[in-house]
Parts: sequence; structure tokens; C-alpha cells
Amino acid sequence: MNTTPLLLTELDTPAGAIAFARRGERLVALSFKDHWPRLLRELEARFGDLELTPDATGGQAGRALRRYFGGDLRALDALEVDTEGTSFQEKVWSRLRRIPAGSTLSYAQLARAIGKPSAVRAVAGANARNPVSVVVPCHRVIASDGKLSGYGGGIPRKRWLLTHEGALIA
Amino acid sequence: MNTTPLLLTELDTPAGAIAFARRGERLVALSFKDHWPRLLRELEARFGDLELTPDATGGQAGRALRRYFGGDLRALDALEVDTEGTSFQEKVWSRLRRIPAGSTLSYAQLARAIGKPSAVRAVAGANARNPVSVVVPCHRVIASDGKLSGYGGGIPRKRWLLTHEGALIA
DNA sequence: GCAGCCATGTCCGAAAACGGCTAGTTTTCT
DNA sequence: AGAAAACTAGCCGTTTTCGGACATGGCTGC
Repeated sequence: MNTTPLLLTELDTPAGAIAFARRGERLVALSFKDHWPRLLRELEARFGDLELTPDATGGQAGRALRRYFGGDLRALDALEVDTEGTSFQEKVWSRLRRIPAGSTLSYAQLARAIGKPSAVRAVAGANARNPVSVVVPCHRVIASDGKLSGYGGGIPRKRWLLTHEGALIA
Repeated sequence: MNTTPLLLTELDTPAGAIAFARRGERLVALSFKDHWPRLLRELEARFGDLELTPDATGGQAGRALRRYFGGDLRALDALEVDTEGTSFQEKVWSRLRRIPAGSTLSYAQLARAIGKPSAVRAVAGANARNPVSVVVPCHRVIASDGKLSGYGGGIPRKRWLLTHEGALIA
């Protein structure tokens, strides 16, 4: 049976409670707790039947996240993630990680950046399916007119994160 | 000559007029009246030249059927039937009687249940040749996608029966 | 025996619907 | 006039849906 052991950690942050799962030190999922059920379904799709082991501190990821929410904005940069998307999605997500904290890109800019200038909505779609929120900073993508159009965890949370990172937003 | 005496009873029900034949207290045939000719032919094949004796009340079977159509869904459970099919058919039909009123099985589930997972269409075939409608509840078998695919007495009647039994159907 | 019939189910490819958008218009307010 | 909101028609991966082809096993009729 394909029962992959996953370590599951919960963490309180100023932006709300989050939960994340890792396999070894590689992050496979992270979301705000009120959206956790959806993420669980996706994990099942990826790994088959799940075997979840509670884990209090969260290893490197736990440390890094606490530092990030404490104000060390670059703390997440070195974290390794394991996303397993389509090749298009991987392209989007890995480009996302190169947006530095404090700055933002528009969906159109991001599309250009990966060499598919007109795949704007597709980029938005990939963005929406990011399995590792915050660490893969999909919140740093905003509409061309500067509005914070959409976010899985809710716009207020997106605004909180961007403000926390010192980005200038409308 | 093999002239077996059979008692023949007609009965009006909310789902339409039915007729059934019994030998002693054992039911050998039951169908909606508009399909009666076909059943008669099958009876002839089973018993040779028929000797049919009209019978107003219908004995135990009559009582049970009136109770069933009146709302006592378990009234038919104890009724004895005499079906005389091939061994495969008997396997299907006896499994059918263990589906409780109000629930349903798909043809594929039924096939698995008798240990022949790939004999799906054969199960459907056996189902179609059930000589004792309603009492042997072939109407409780539906397609895997939830549709009411087929019924000797017509789909509307199948739907009526399932609704009467409180099953949730598409 | 054997060919053909079915009250089905599964698989696969094609087509359509669906978004966390955007860059023009056109409308609607001062 | 001029700015801001309301529409519109493209945009393109992904997901869902739909339809046809085929495997299937017991029965019937030749």
C-alpha cells in the first residue's frame, strides 16, 4: 500500500493559524487552517491513503516560518518544497519563488516572465492551485491595475502578508 | 400429460394492475398485467400445458403484496418463490432478495457480490429474466452512474417502486 | 457448437466549460 | 470634457463532460 508518512504541524501566526505537512524536510503542503480540508483532498490525490504523524515544532520549516512571521522576511528563501505540478505549473511556481519579499508582479508580467506572454489566465489558474502557500509566494501576484484581485486564503490575508513584507499596495 | 394446477390471481395496485401465479403457497410468476402474455409463454415452457385456476384473494402472497403496496416494505421478505433458473440465475436472484427495500446496488456491484466481477452484462441478463417481479426485487439494481437504465415493466414503474421504498435516486 | 444478442462498465480522445486576467471600448456620472 | 465604473472579447492550461469503441459472460436459437 502506498502509505507515505507525512509530518503534520500546526502553527499560530499573526495572520491566523496555519498548518503544513512535510516529508522529511521538504514541504509538501501549507495552508491557512480554515482551508485545510481542501488541501487534504489534494494530498490524498497525490499520495493515496495518507498516514499523518503529528509533529509539534515542524523542523526547519517550523523555525523558518516563525522567523518569517517575526519579521525576518528572507527566512523562507532556502526552504525546500515538493510541489509535483504539471510542467507549466512548476514553471510558474518556481518563478514565484524568485519574487523577493516586498515586491509584487502582475499576472501579465509573470506570464511574460515565463515566456508565455498571453497565458495570463492560465498563470492565474496555476497560481490558484499552489499547494504551499506563503512559502511559494503566490500572494505577491496582483492585478495589472494594482488591485489584490484574488487569493485562496482570502484577500484580507493577502493584504496582511504584503503589508507585513512592506510592499506598497493600493 | 404434465398439467400442473396453478392458481392465478389479479390485483390492482397504485403502480398498476399485476397478476401472479402460485403453486400452493409458492409464487412461480408475477408481472404487471400489460406484460402478462410474455410471462404466460415462459410458464408454458416451464410447465407444459397449463391448467389455470382463477383465485380471488391470492393466499399469503396476496396478503403480503397488499401490505407491501400499502407501505409495509418488509412484507414480501418471507414469501417463498419457485424460480427454476440456471445455477447462475439462481445465484443472482437469491442475492437480489438480500437487498433491503430502500437501498440499491449497481449491476457491477451485484456481479462482484456473487464472485464474478466481470459478468456484468450476464447479471443484467439474469435480471431481465426474473420471473417473479417485485418480490424478487430486480428493480433495486441500477446502473453504476445512478441511472435507472432498464426494467421489464418500464422505467417509470421502476422509479415508482424505488420511490415507494424510499430509495434516493437520480 | 457457435454466432449473436444484451436492463453494463471502462477507457480514451475530443470538445466544451471554466477561471485569482487584461486591454480595449462604451456608459455614466460630475 | 474627464474620470471611473461597467462591458466585451480574447486569452490558454486545466478540468469536466460526452460519445464511441470495446471487453465481457451467460443465454438463445440455429
